[in-house]
Amino acid sequence: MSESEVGIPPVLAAAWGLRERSGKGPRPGLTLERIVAAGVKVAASEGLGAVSMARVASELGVATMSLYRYVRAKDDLLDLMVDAAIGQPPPRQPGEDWRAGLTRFAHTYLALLRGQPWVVRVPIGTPPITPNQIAWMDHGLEIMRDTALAHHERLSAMMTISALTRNWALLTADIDAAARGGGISTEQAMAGYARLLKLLADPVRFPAVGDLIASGALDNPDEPADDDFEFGIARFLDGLEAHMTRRKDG
Amino acid sequence: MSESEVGIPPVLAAAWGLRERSGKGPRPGLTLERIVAAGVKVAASEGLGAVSMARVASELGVATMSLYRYVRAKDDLLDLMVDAAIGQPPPRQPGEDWRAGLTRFAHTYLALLRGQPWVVRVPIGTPPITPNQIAWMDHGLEIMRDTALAHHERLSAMMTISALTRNWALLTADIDAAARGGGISTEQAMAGYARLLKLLADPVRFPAVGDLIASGALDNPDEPADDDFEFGIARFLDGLEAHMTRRKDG
DNA sequence: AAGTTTATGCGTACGTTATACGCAGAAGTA
DNA sequence: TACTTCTGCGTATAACGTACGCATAAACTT
Repeated sequence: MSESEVGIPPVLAAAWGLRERSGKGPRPGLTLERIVAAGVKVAASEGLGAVSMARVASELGVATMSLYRYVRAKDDLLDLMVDAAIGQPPPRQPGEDWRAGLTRFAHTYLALLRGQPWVVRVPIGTPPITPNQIAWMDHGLEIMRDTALAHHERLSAMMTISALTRNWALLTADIDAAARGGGISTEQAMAGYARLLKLLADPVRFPAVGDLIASGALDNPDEPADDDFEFGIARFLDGLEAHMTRRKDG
Repeated sequence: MSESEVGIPPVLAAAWGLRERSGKGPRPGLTLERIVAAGVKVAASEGLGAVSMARVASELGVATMSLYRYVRAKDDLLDLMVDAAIGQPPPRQPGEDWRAGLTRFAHTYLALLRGQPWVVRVPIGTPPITPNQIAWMDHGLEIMRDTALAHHERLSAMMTISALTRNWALLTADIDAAARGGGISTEQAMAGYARLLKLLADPVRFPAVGDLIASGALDNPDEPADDDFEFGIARFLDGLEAHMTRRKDG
C-alpha cells in the first residue's frame, strides 16, 4: 500500500452506487439515473451523434452545465449509458450445457446490441468494469463453471465471444446505416458492396478475392441469417471442445 | 442496371487511383498521398485525437480548406490514413500450411496494429474496401486456398481473425494509454484493474467473477505474452480444423 | 438564532472543431 | 482573346465540450 493508493475513479463510484451525499447543500434536482436515461433515449431515437451535453440537458429541461454536477465529462456519461443499455444478463438456464449456454449467450448479446446499435459505436477506453458488464461477464463465466477450462481460459473465451459479437453487430449496423442513408434496403446495400468489390478488386492482382467473387458467395442476400457470425462462434466453440477433450485425455 | 446506377464513391476512386485530372486549371500543389502521409505522421506522433484538418494542413504548410480539394470530408481522410497505415501484407510463405499461415497472419497483423495504435481507434463506418484492406483479405484467403472450406467460410474466418486481432490490439492499447496517462507501467495498470475488480465485484453477487479473482488468474502480470489472444486464435483454428476433417470424413 | 460550510443550478465565456461559400488567379481550350 | 475549369484559401458559421464563478439552498456548528 505504498504507491498504489489510488482510489476508485468517480465514474465507477457512481456506476456502482457508491456516491455518499454529505447531506449539505441544496437538494439535487436531478439524478444520475435520469441523466443516463435521457442520454439513452436520445441515442436510441436519434443516434449516438445526436448525444451532446446540450441535447441531453434540454431533454431534461435543465441547463447544459448542470449535468457536470453529476458527471465529470461526456465520456463518463457514455460509459454509464452503455452500462444502462446492456442491462442485466438473462438468468442461467438450469439444464443447459456449456456449449448451448455460450451459444445462447452470443445470440442474446447480439440481439441486445442489434436493438441499440449505438452501443457498439461508443468508443471504448478501458477494460469493462461497470456493474452490468461485470454481470454479463459473470453470466458467461458461470456457464463455463463445470468445464475443464482454466480460469484465464474462461476469461479469454468470454473476450472472444464478446469481440465477435460486437464486431458482427457493428458491421451489420454499418451496412444498415448505409442502407438507410441511401434510402435502400439492407439487401441492396449488400449487393452494392459486392458490386463495388467486383468493380475495384482486379482478379489478377487479387486472385483469391477474384475466386471469392466468382464463387458467387457474395451474390445471395442471405444476410439476415447471420451465417458468418454463426460460423465464427461455432468454430470457436468447436475449438474449445477439442481443447477440453484433449486436456481430459492427455 | 435500372436503379443501381450509383457510381464509385469519391474516396474509393481516390484510394484506388481512379481520379482523372482534366488537365485544366492550376496545377495542384498537393497530392492526396502527401495529405494522407501528413495525417499519419500526426496520428503516429500525437495520437488520433490530434488529427484535425487544421493540424494536418499546418503540417503541410497550406491552409485548412485546401485539403477539401482532395478529400470530401475528414472521415474520408481517416479511411485513407488507415489504408496507408496497414500497407501491403507480407508475401505468402511457400511451404506453409493453412494453420501456420493464419497464425502468422494474426501475429503480423497484431504487430502492425501495435506499432500504430491509433489505427484501431478510427471509427469504422463501412465494410473494408480500400486497396490494402483488400490486399490483406486476399492474402488471408490465399492462405486457405487449398483447404476444404467453402468460400463464404473463408471469408468468415478472415473476419473472425481480424476481429479478434483488432479487439486485442485495442484492449492492450487502452491499457497502455491508461498506464502512460497515469505515469505508471503497463503491469501496474493491469494490477490496478485487478484491484478495482476485487474492490467492486462482490463475490456473492458475482460468484463466477469471485472465483476468477480467487484463482489468481489476474494477479500474474503475464501481459506481454498475449496469452489470451493466442488462446482465442488457437481455439478458433482448432475449430476450423475440426470442421474440415468432419467435412472430409462425413 | 446566527454564522459557517458545502453543494447545487446555471449564465457566461472560451477554445476547437468541421466545413459551406465565394473569390482571385492559374492553366488549359476554342 | 475569350471562355472554361480547377486551385488555394480567407472568411464565416454552427456546434461542440467544458472551465469558471456567482447566487442560493440546505444542513451543521455554536
